Amino acid sequence: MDGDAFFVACEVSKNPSLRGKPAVTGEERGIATAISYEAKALGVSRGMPIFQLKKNFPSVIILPGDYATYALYSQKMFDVVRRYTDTVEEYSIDECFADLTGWQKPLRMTYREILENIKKEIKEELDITVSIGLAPTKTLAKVASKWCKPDGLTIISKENSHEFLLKVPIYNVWGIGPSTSQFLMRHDIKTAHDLANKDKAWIEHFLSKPYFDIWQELNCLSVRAIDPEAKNSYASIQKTKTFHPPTKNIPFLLSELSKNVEAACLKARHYHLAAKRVHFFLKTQEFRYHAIEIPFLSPVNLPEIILPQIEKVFNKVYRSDRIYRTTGVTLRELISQRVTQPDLFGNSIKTDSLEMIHEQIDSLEEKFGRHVVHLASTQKSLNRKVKGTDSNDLDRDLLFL
DNA sequence: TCTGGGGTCCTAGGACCC
DNA sequence: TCTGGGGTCCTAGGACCC
Repeated sequence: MDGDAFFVACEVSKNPSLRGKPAVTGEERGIATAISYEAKALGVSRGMPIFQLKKNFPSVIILPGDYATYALYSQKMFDVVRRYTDTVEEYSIDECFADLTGWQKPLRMTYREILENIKKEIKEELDITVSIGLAPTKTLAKVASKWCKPDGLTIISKENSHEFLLKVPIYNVWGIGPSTSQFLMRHDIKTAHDLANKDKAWIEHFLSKPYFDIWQELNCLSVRAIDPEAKNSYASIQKTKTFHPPTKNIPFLLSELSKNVEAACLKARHYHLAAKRVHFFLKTQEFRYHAIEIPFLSPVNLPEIILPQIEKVFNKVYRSDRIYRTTGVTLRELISQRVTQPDLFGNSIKTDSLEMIHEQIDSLEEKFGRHVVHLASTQKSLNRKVKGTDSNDLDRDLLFL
C-alpha cells in the first residue's frame, strides 16, 4: 500500500481549500519533495528546485513540510491496515507491506473486499487516498501498487503476472536503479518480463545477490519476508549538508564536518545510542565521494571525542585539486548506551564531565530549540550562513564552548 | 544555482594469518 | 630454491530506496 502524493495529501486533508490546486511540499529543503497530481499535470517533477518552480510554475502553491503531521497520518493509515492483519511492515512513512494470507475465511471477505474496505476506511477517516497492489511477492506487489495511481487497486496473480511484467520497463522495477538498468538494457533486457525470463545461470553469472532475489520474486517466489517488527532504533545516523558555492577551504570544510558531527551526536544521545565507528566524507563538485571510517575502542556520541580523530585523518580524504560541495558524517555500529562504560585507558573521568555538559546542552536544546548551543569549531559554517539571506539566525543568542 | 537528506545492503580487494 | 593456497577480517565505495 502506497499513499498518493502523501505529504501533499496530508496538507489538503488539513486544509481542504488546497484541494484541486497544484501544490508541492519541500519549501524548507529547497526542492519539491511531494507533488499534487494537479502540479504533476503541469509538468512539475520530483526534486525540482523551488526557485525554478517559482519561475516556471507561478501558479503552484509551495508548502513547507510538516513532518509531525505526516507521521500522525502515517500511523493512522497503518492502523487501518492492522484491523485486517497483524503482519504489517512499515516500509516508509507512506508505504507498508502487509500479509493477508489466510484472512479471507475468518473475515468472510475476498481479498479484493478486504482491500476495498481498507481504502474506504482510510478515505473516510483521513480524507486521503492510497494505491494498493496485491500479489504473491513484495516485488510484484510493488509493481501492482504502482500500476494504477492514484486511488488504485491492482491484483497480480501467479497466472497473469507475465501480462503485467511485459509492460513494466526494467528501470521501474523496485531495486533496479539507473546503473543496473543500463547494464540490463545493453543485454537486451528492456522489461521486467525480459528479466524474469532469463535463466538462473545467467542471473547468477552476471548479477549479484539482491538481483537474484528480485529475479525470484518476479517469478512469484517470495524470498523477501515481511518484517512486522516496529523499528525502534537505528543502524546508523547520518548528517550531511550541501553548501554553495562549493569550496576547497579546509577550515570551512572542517567546520561543516564539526556541525555534522554535533547534529549526529545530538540525535544519537537522544536515542541513547553510541557509535563504534564514525564515517565521514567529502563530496566533490563531480558528485564523487571520498570517505574514511574511524573505529573507536569504546562507543562514542560526544563531538569532542570524535572531532580530533576526524581532523587527524582529514588529509587522507582531502585533495587540494578538488572542490567540494557537501560534507557528511555517519555514526555506525550503534550500540545502546543506557549504561555508560568507561574506556580502558582511564579517560572515563574526562568523558564523564563531557557527558554532564552534554546532558545540560541537550536539555537547553529541548527548552530553547535546536542549535542554541554549539561548538566553537562549528562557528565558521554558521558565519557563512549568517552572511546569506537567512536572517533568522541573526536573532539567535549564540553560546560558544 | 542543474542534481537534498536520511537510510540499508552488498562487494571487491587489501591486510593479515597459517 | 625464486614467493603456493586457503582462510578471515576490515573498509571504501557503489547501488538503491523513500
